[in-house]
Amino acid sequence: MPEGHTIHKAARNQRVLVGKLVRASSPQGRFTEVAQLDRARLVDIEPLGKHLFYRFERRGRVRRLHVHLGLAGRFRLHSSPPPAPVGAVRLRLVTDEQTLDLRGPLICELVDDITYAAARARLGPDPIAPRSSPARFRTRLARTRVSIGAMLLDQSVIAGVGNVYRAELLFLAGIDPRRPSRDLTRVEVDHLWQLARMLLRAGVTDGRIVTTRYGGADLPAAPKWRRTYAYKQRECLRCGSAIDRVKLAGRPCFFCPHCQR
DNA sequence: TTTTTATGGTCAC
DNA sequence: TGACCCTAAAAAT
Repeated sequence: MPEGHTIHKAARNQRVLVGKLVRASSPQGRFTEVAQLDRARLVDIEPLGKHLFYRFERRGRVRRLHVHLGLAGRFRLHSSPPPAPVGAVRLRLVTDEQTLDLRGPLICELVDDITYAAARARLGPDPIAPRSSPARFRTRLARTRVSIGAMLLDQSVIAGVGNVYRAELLFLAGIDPRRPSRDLTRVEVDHLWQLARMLLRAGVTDGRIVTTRYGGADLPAAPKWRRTYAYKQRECLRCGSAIDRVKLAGRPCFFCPHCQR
């Protein structure tokens, strides 16, 4: 399920296709430009936040594909030859060894260099990326009264955080999601960034969001079935208070009113 | 079997 | 802010 970790995991899995010539098709028919990718060579896959950018080359020309899974989008990797497409497969890339299916994406489109650069420029630093820096994250938070809960869902502030990680980051940092961003201390902001790095990278490895394995010594051990501290929970694992929820940036943010200040 | 819900985002008002 | 889009899985019937 797609927050940033899903996208980076997908990019890793799909690396087996890099360097290969692909047969491209859109069994569903909705990706009308797909012919431009047919018999092209996939040369690179770049994940950034919740977005994926693919670079292809065909007859010496670069083609760029932009994919965003949205809420419902999924990838599936088959071994070739692939089974007949089931359901709404927007894009199918077939190589000799592997076949990649994409269904239900929010975005699946070819982009020119300008559009590509603009899409990237709209995104904030991605804590999963090896060389990302929290500098822009800090400056965006420093001068706004918008709540930290709302800012964490803004992809131009920090790329890749979604509603689950938002709740978990704020719980582990002990920060009330309603606080104005500019009131956070430098230590709190840096703590949020470090937690984002750690938790989202763990999500790439684990292939899902499990934050209760990464809580630290001050928290009681979580039962094995419990994957989150705050998101969609009823009771706080630390103090037993009822988990509360507040709508921020249009979506429910779960938090402990006692532990998060 | 049908309905609801979701970890996302855009657009019109 | 709410309506809407997309799809699949979970929940309700």
